[in-house]
Amino acid sequence: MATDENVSLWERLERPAPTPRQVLSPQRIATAAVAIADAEGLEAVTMRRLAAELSVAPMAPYRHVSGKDDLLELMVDHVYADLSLPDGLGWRENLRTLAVRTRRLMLDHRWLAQLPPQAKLSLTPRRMAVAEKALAALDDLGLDADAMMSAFRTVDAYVHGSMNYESAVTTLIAEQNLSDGDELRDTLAPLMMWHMRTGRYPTFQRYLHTAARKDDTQWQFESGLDCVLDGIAARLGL
Amino acid sequence: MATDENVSLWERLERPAPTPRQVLSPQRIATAAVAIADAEGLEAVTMRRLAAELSVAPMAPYRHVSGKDDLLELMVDHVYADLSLPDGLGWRENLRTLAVRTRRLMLDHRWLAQLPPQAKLSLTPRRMAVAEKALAALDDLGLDADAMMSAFRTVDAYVHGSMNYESAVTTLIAEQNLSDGDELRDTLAPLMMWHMRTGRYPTFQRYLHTAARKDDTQWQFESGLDCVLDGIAARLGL
DNA sequence: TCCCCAATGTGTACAACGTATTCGCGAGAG
DNA sequence: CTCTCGCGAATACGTTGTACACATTGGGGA
Repeated sequence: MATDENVSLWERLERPAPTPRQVLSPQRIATAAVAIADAEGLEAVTMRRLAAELSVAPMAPYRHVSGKDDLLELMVDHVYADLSLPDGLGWRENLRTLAVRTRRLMLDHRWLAQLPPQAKLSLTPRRMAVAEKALAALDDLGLDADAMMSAFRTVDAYVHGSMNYESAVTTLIAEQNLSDGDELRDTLAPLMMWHMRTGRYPTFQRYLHTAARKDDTQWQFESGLDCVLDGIAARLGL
Repeated sequence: MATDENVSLWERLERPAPTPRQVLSPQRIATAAVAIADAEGLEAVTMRRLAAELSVAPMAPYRHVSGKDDLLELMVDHVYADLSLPDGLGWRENLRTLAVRTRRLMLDHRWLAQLPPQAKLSLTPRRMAVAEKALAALDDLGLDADAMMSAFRTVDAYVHGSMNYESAVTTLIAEQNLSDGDELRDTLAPLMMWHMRTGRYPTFQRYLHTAARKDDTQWQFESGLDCVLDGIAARLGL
């Protein structure tokens, strides 16, 4: 047993450290792991690689983290420190800045979109804090609990779905050292051209030829986001 | 070189098979892989396990699929055969049934939400066909190409973001042999209780105590979806 | 002051994974 | 009949997560 079983990661971390002389700490581990993931992608985050980066034996981190799942949760919580929401905004501005800043966070850390599902469900303290703050902004509007959560979750679902796609594209561009969307399309061209030559996708093809904002990812994100917010306002009578 | 390099998977598949006597085929491979993933989750889909299921040597599938990435794309295309859209619907009903049927598909195959990012970007024929059909329903409404794609992508992002979460929860419930959401909450209770006992999340806590539709996942999905559709209608003047 | 024990990092090891490579068979074309 | 080439078999290698036993070290009770 590497660590105390039956006790959550977060519970353990908030207990006082028994001995203050450790070279390794959850903080240092998280920082190093995030640095690797930011620089080389999530697949480069290996227990061995992490240990090497910390100048420590491969199994050393296991004293502070019960396994790779724990490590991923630690990384998530670590980067969510950068996501803060200002006070005093109306519900709409609040949800909107939540969305925009979450996008920023996921572009700064593209591996967030690639996490295995249990890490996405993880209830880390800082994620809880963000959710709490966003929910609080929906309080006092006369909505019942279900409607409040529905509004929050709808925005959240849109943001994550959107960023799943956008950060995958961005990652692909970065991996192949391409400079922009045009070069990406050139790389994917053989496959895409083959699809188009079948003549089965005329509408799609017309989009490819006539669209003007194919690469304006921020416009795409925000225009969809405003749709979602409009819909929430209309349906909840806000 | 397992297969012809520089030629896309789909291009290869639509060329006539050189010899019709093969015991292995992309069809059989896809069916077997999907069966494993449906029954035991994506992590059970191993090249060795797949080969065993087909009573074949571990390396045999590589003759038809250039690697695991190809296999995953094949699996995606295979299940998308079940997603059809009726003709003659208005734009809104069309996007709505697209969303609802995609949800159905992702609940029937929960591993769809866990695919690595490059498999999510994959342009498989059947996925292309679905997108084409959905886009076609937005044609002839006087929208420019960017607006059409924006509407489609907004719904798509919401659906995927929503299902990412829902299918992760469903998977968690299934993995632990729980019967419903209440039992799930009991399992997560120690962690959740600890978070709540900190008193840092009062709004969240009130939601947990007063919400009535916490487990009505279909209502949650569809109420958010209707928000999104309302928003699209309003913003695009439809 | 000394000693001992719990906490922490080290070293070795194993099973499982994806896949490169090399072989041998067996059927269709000439 | 033979040649050849498509397809599956066999073997093997490097990398991964992590179990387990050991060494070390520093602070509190004697």
